[in-house]
This record gives sequence, C-alpha cells and structure tokens, in this order.
Amino acid sequence: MENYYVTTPIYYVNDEPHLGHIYTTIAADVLARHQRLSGKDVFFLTGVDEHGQKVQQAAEGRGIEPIELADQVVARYQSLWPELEISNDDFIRTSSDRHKAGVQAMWRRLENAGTIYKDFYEDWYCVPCETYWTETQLKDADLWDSKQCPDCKRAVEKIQEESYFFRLSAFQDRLIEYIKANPDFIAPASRRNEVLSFIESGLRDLSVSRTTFSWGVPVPGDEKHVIYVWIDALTNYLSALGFPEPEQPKYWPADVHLIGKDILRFHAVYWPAMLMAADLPLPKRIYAHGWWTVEGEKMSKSKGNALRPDKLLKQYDADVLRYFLLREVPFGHDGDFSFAALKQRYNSELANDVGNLLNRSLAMLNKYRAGVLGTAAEENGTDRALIADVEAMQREVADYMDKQAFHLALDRINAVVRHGNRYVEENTPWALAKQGEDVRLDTVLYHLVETLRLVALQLLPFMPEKMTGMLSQILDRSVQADDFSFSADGGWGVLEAGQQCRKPEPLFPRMD
RNA sequence: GGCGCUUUAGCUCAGUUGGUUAGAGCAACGGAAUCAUAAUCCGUGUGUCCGGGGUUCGAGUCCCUGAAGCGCCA
Repeated sequence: MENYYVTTPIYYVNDEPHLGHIYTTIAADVLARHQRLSGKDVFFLTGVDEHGQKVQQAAEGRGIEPIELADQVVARYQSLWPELEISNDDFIRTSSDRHKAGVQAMWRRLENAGTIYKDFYEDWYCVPCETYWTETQLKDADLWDSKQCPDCKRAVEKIQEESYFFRLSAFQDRLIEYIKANPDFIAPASRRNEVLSFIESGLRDLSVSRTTFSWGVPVPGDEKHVIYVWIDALTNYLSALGFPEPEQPKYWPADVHLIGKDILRFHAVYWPAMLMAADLPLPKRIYAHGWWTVEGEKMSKSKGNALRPDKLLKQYDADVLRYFLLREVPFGHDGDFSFAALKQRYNSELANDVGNLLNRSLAMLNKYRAGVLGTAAEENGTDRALIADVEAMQREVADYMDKQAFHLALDRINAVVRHGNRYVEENTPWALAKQGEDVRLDTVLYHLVETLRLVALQLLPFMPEKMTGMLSQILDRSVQADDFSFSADGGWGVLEAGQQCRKPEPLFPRMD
C-alpha cells in the first residue's frame, strides 16, 4: 500500500488556538481523509512546540513550571481537534522523550557530518529596556553608528554569547540546484521564487544553540547549551515517526508539509539543508498558505479581533467552517473571513445547490416510488452527459487534491451539483410521473440519486459529518466516513435497484 | 533601495506556447416551471482586459515605460 504523510506545523504553546491554526489543520485533515479514501496508508501529524524562552518566561510570570503551562495549552488543542473532526494519527509534543531522542540524534548526525561548530553569537542589548537588538535592526533604525536603542535611544551594549552554529552557507548551491530541479518542491510558485532569491542573495550560518535559557533540548555533550528553535522544532516531523529508530522511518519522506507563509524560510531553506547534511531524503512538497483577515481587518491582539475556534463552533457547524475556509480562497492566497461571505457561500452552494438537490430528488423518489430505487433503463443524451460529468469530476478532483487546490476541487464538485439541478429541469420527473412514464421516471431518479451518492463521496473529506448524513439518507442506514473507499464505492452504478432511500431531511437549512 | 508578483464585467476571479464575436461564480434585471429548504432552470453585460509607447498580418496574452497595490530581501 502506498504511503502518504501530511503534516501541520507544531503550534507554539505561547498562543491560544486561532483561525490560522485551524485553517492549516483542517486543510491537512482534508488531504488525509481524501488519501485514505484513495486507498493510501496515511499518516497525519500535528502537534505543539513547547520550548523556548517565551514559554519559560510566561510560566515564570505565572509562577508555574513551563511544562504546566504547556499542558494547559495542549489540553485546549486536544479537545479542539475532535470538535473540528480532525483525524490526526498522532500528536507530537516537543517536551516528550521520543522527540528529545529524535532531536539529539539529529544533532549528532549534523555534528558527525561536520556541519556544527562552536563560535560566538553577537547581539546588542538595551539594559533599561531588557531588549535584544540585532545588528540589522540597529542599521534599519539608522542607529548603528551611534549604538542607541531604537526604543529609548539609550546606549546598547554588545553581548557575546557562546553558540553552536550550523554550516548553512555550505548548502547554498545544493539548495538552489535542488529547488530548480524540483519545480513543485515549494508551492505556490510565488513562494518558490521568494525562496530562490533569498538563497541566491547569500546564506549565513545559523546560530543553533542558546545558553540564556534552559527550557529545551540540551546539546548532547555540552549541557549548558540548549538546542535553539529550528533543529528542535523541525525535527518533530521525524521524531514522531520514531526517528532515529529506524533512521529512515516508514512514512518518510513526507508528501507535504503544510505551513503558514511566516515560517516558509525555515521549512524551505533550513530544513532541507539540515536533511541534506544529515543525509536524509527531503520532503516532497512544502506548501505555504496565506493569511486570513477578519471582516477586512488584520487579526491582532491589540484589536482583539482574533477569531477563536470555540466561539466560531458555537455559531457554525464544524463542516460549514471547513467548507468555507477551503472554498472561499485559493490555497496559498490571503483571504478575508466575513460572516456575510460565509452566509452567501452557505446559502448558495450548500443550501440551494447541494442540499436542495438532495432534498428534491429524495422527495420525488419517496412521493412517486415509495423511496425505492428502480432500474436505470436505456440511457438518453442527458443521462450520458451527467455520467460523463461525474466521472470527469472524480478524475479532476483527484488531480486538484494532489496539488492542494482545494477551492478548485470544490468548484468542480459544485459544477456536477449544478448539472444535477439542470438535469432535473431537463427531465421533469413530475411530468413523467403524471404521464405514467414509469420506465423513464425510474431511470431519471436513479441517475439523480447515483450522482448525489458520488458527489457525497467526493465531499466526504471536506464535510465528514454532513456527508455521512447525506449518505445515510441515500443508503437508509447509519454510516461512518471510513466505511467508504473510492475503489469500492466510486464507480457509477454501484447503487443497486431496490435500494430503499429515506425521506429527505434538509441537510443544510438556509441561514437567515 | 534590490528582486518579484498583481492590476480583466458591480463584487471575487479564470484566461494554455499571441489567433475567430474576452469567460465563470455571485449580485442585478426579465421569463419558465412547480419535485424541492420561495429552492431550481432559461435569458440579459456598448467590460478604454490600469495608462502610454512598441514588435506583429494579428496582443488581455510578448518587449519598453509610467502609475497604484502587495510580497520577499536589505
């Protein structure tokens, strides 16, 4: 069986879950569910990054241990994911022993490869402000010559800290070569170009340890150093698979790392360089998605307008949020979350198109045929066109999902739904019933219900709850998402004559 | 400041390597139908394809240039 490995970033426990976190995770979940339906052996990973100075300080501020603070936020994520129907196979915590073992193994591999060395990390510190500034920040503020703090304009002092460095600069040419040879490695293409121009402008070695805080993974053999963020955090993708036992885990390399555009450089430059140094395969794709604004405004703590998942879930079904987030905006683009847009999408595409097609079809089947599906007799042109459209949809959706083009996949499915509604008008089943044209009526109703079943199957990864509900109405039994597969259920004609279908219940009641 | 991207119908956008009357969804307007969640279906767009030059038999599509917005880097 073919493997499929999809990841989200590990979310930093210094922040509460918000729209950005659920967006990435929902996207990963839809990919995972789609690939499971396709018959792949899927591993879907999410988790949290618990380490670092910020968490240590925040914990100190509350008089608790860092791990206690992390536990609190972890509890929030772990209760949130089931509510959003997230079907992750694992949840990695950077404080876990298995992760630490993976990180230290990665460190040793980098060290053995001769890519780690000890030097001094330079920073500028404003004592009164208790703030660190980099050389670049001072130059940007035009205060490099005067050595003043950009905030308070008092003198900054040079801090020299012993630090280990990763020889990132040595990988510049190999990275460029690799990215050019693998056009789909970084997506979307605009991000790929950014990464290339960043690398081409010259890479500097990376400071990869700190001695100023202790909440992290110790450097093997030099325990006053803590491994600084990237070697620690990025290695989660391997440590969750058991690395270093085995050194090349079953699901590695990942098929796709989904990330926000803010952490593109770390995933598209640092991580591949580390893997090259460690002599491990690179992930097949890194996909950086965009940001959401809310009602046209940037989300920010100061505005207090960050959308919190628990609040959203009180207002909307998880499935409706999942659908909207992936339908409204091309993955990779920025987008705006507005209640008006959500309602518009919902009413027009879910209530009026999908929901109503299901409702009118099953209503007619029940009214004219007591809910029992008849035999599809001789096909006419409208039947054949509908079947061809359904089959084209299946192929095209698979292609779009391979490219993480969620909005195009949904658009393609919607096209079949609109075709279904058109098919009803073309065939006017109510007139067939009135005229007693039973053979043709059975044929038309069969085509409608079979189309609906195959539409539900395609939508199942996006809206597991609603679509199992839809399939239950069609199949007259309670079903679960993992009852289905594209190979067993995806063919036209799997539905058999004599199938009892339920009386319809509105699946997507209109919003007012 | 450097590099790159975007600018197409009221709104959101699609437009392969340049080739007949520039498209979709939503919104709006008109009509049909009545199975259905007043849902659906059909019809309706004189759009300076951001401006200005140029290449070409022919440019939304290529080149130069200007403007506005955005991204990455510095």
